[in-house]
Order: sequence, then structure tokens, then C-alpha cells
Amino acid sequence: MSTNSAGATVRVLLAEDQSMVREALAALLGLEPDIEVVAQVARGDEVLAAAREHAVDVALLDIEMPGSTGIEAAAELHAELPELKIVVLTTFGRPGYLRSAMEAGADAFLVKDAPAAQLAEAVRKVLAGERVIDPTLAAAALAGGANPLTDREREVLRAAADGATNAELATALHLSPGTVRNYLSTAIQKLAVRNRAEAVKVARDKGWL
Amino acid sequence: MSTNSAGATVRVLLAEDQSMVREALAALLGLEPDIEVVAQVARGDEVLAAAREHAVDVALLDIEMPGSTGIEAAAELHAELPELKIVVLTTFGRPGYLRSAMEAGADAFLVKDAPAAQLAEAVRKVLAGERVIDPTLAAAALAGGANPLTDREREVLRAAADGATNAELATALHLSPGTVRNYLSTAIQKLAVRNRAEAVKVARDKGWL
DNA sequence: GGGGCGGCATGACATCTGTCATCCCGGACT
DNA sequence: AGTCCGGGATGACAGATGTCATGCCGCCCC
Repeated sequence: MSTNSAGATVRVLLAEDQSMVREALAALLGLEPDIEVVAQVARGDEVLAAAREHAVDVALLDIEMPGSTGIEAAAELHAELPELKIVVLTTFGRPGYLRSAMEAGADAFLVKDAPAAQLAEAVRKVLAGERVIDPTLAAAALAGGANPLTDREREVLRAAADGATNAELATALHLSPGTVRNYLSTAIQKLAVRNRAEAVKVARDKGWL
Repeated sequence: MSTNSAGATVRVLLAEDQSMVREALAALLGLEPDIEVVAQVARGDEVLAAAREHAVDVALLDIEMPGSTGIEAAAELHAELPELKIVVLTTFGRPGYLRSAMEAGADAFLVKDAPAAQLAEAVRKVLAGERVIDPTLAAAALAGGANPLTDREREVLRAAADGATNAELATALHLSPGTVRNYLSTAIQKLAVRNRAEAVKVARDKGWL
């Protein structure tokens, strides 16, 4: 159990699947005298156990990871270790990601093309009880509105993303081919596009997929 | 002009668009006593000028960058500064990327989920005249064969990737709609898939797009 | 000079996709 | 009880897409 009192070093967990990036971020944080990276994992489903075992103060989570996403890991951490501060760090500044990260209990949301100095800064701020969110992204998330797709529409769209045909989608999802087309049709209209490919594209880069 | 003689420090240029990753990699390399990161750029089209200005020994290039790709930058460097060693570092281990990186004059090809230690090691090896390539990837590149698509097919497929309709592609590429369909049809057959969406997918993750 | 290949085009045809109207069911809210 | 919404389905229809045969041009190579 760590105390987080002034002067003590912050115990950080790093979750990121690309080793080179992960170890590089560790090196970066290692330069800060008040921060210590005490655990590194490459999969979302190893986050909770590692956080428990190493009694970490702050978890730094990438979203795109095998096993489970950083968002899911954040939700688990928030439920099991409510004291723990969570920083979500991701490649894509998708408004939907920000929204779901916050709903999962994240304290900070950073994109990887922000200056590196913001990383250590964010760690310190969340520890002080602050929340850290890129204002531009926050605006986009609020303006963009919530995900308009129903669960089923999202499922079907996700399944259709790789170019599967309607018949294949139907068998894969245990639906009638006609129903698949109906869901895709409504999704297409809700997203104001003209075919499934465009629908996949916009849903993806809003973080709705 | 640097000498690269034993004992001298290696002058490295880092090209990577995501600041956080770039600065983290710089921190990582900074830990090595014999390596010095003397220049950092975030765009492909700034690589050549920076390499000239800072008299670098090794250029470390990400592929996915705005301006121009790391591959294109590598080709420029190789033509203008043949002495310079080039390490291509990328997120995706696509065989096609490896192939074109090598054709562009790269001396090493690393994927970001290799262990971080390989980065400094690769820098030293290329400087010693060695070539560094992941054997698994090399095998895949050789087995996978060359890109079977013609220039036009690739162009059309790339343009179709975002879900544009045939008519739109036709006007965008100054072609007849029928011709667009012909190209897509041949591309679909060459890639042994059943529609444009799948064609885009497989072309993409072979690095052929 | 003939053959092959790539770029470009057309027309015909079969299938796939997207839309719409319409239906049934169950849960939630008034 | 009535209404709305989401899940699931059917059938009909128009338009988009994929295939194929065929033709023309220009280039390169034997």
C-alpha cells in the first residue's frame, strides 16, 4: 500500500501492446524523479492482476490492445480498485473513445500526438485529484453527440467491417439475411451516408464501433 | 561531417508523427551512451532537409506519416545521401512494406512490437554495415510474393477504400464507370476475394495498397 | 511484324445491396 | 389499455456491383 504523500514516488502501471512503444514510454517516465514504472503489461486482460500485485497508484492504459481494450480494463480497475487513478492514452482522438473512457472511470484522456511532457504532468494531476482532458477533444465529444446506433446495429456493422456479404453476416449472427439488410439500412441512414463501407468508416472514426 | 569511428557518438534522426511516441523513443535512445538523437521531425517531407542540416549518421523512419511516407523519405535519403544508414520502424509487419522499404534503400526494418533493445542494436548494426530484418517477416515477404496489382488497379482500389461509389470513383479518376468496375473486378480476382471491401482489406494488410 | 500486356471503353447479364411497407412479439412508460 | 421502441422477419423494387466478351490503342520485346 503506498501513501502518495508529498515526496513519495508514484507507482505506475503501463499497459500498451507494442513493446517498443511501451518500453520507450517507460524510459520517458523513468526520467522523472517522482515517478516509478513498477509494472508493464501488453494485454488488456492482464491489467487488473498486475495492478493488484504491484499496488500501483496510477494505471496508464492504451485502448487498442489484445485480450481486452483499455476501456474495459479501466472499467474493471475502477470497480475493483476505486482508489486507483486511471490515465487512458490512445492513438486516435475519437470522441466516442473519450466518452466511453470517462464512463469507464478514467481520470485522464491523452492522445499520443500530444507533447510527451503532458504524460508525466497528467500522472501528477490525476494523483492530485484533477481530471485531464484535451479541451478540443472534449468539445468534439460534446458536439458529436452520443452513439446513435442500437446494440444490434453496432454488432452488424462491426461484423460487416471486413467485407463479409449479407448471407455470411446472416449465418454468423443467426439472423435472416433480410434483417441484416434492415439493420445496415437503418445504420446507414442514422450515419447519413450512402453505403455500408462509408458507414463503417464514419462509425470507426467517431469511436462508435 | 561525422566520422563514425569507434568511440564517437552516432548522430540519429528520428521521424515519427506522434509526438509522445517520438519523444519517448528519443528518451529511450538517449539512455545509450554511444547514441545521440540530434534531430526530430513529425512529417515525411521534412526528413531530407533535417538529415542534411544535422549531418546525421542514421535515420530512423516511421512509415505512416503525414507529408510523405517513411518509404518515400527513405528513397529520397538513399538517392541524396547514400552514406546515410536507414532504419524503417513501423507499426505493421506487412510484407509489402518490407519489400518496398528494401527497394527504397533501407538497411533495417523493425516492427514496433519487437523488444525495445533491438532499436539501439539495429542502429549499431546498420552502422557496422549489417542489414537487420526480422526473419519471420522476411519469410512472409518472400512467400507472399510481389504485389500482383497494376498501378491503375491499386489507384482505383485505394480510392474505393473509403466507400466511394463507382460513379464517384469514375469522376475522381477521370475514367468511365465501366472501367472502374473492370479494374475493381480484376483486382478482386487477383486477390481471390469476393467484393471490393474484402479486396481493400487484404491489399491493406499485405502492404499492397 | 506479330504477340503480349496494360490502359481504357462498351454493353449485356446476374447478383448483391439499400429502401420501403408491413407484420409479429415483448418490454417499458403513461 | 394504449403507445413507443427495439428485435426480428418477409416481400417487392430500384439501383449498385461484379462478371464476361469484345474491341481499340500504344508500348515493349522477341
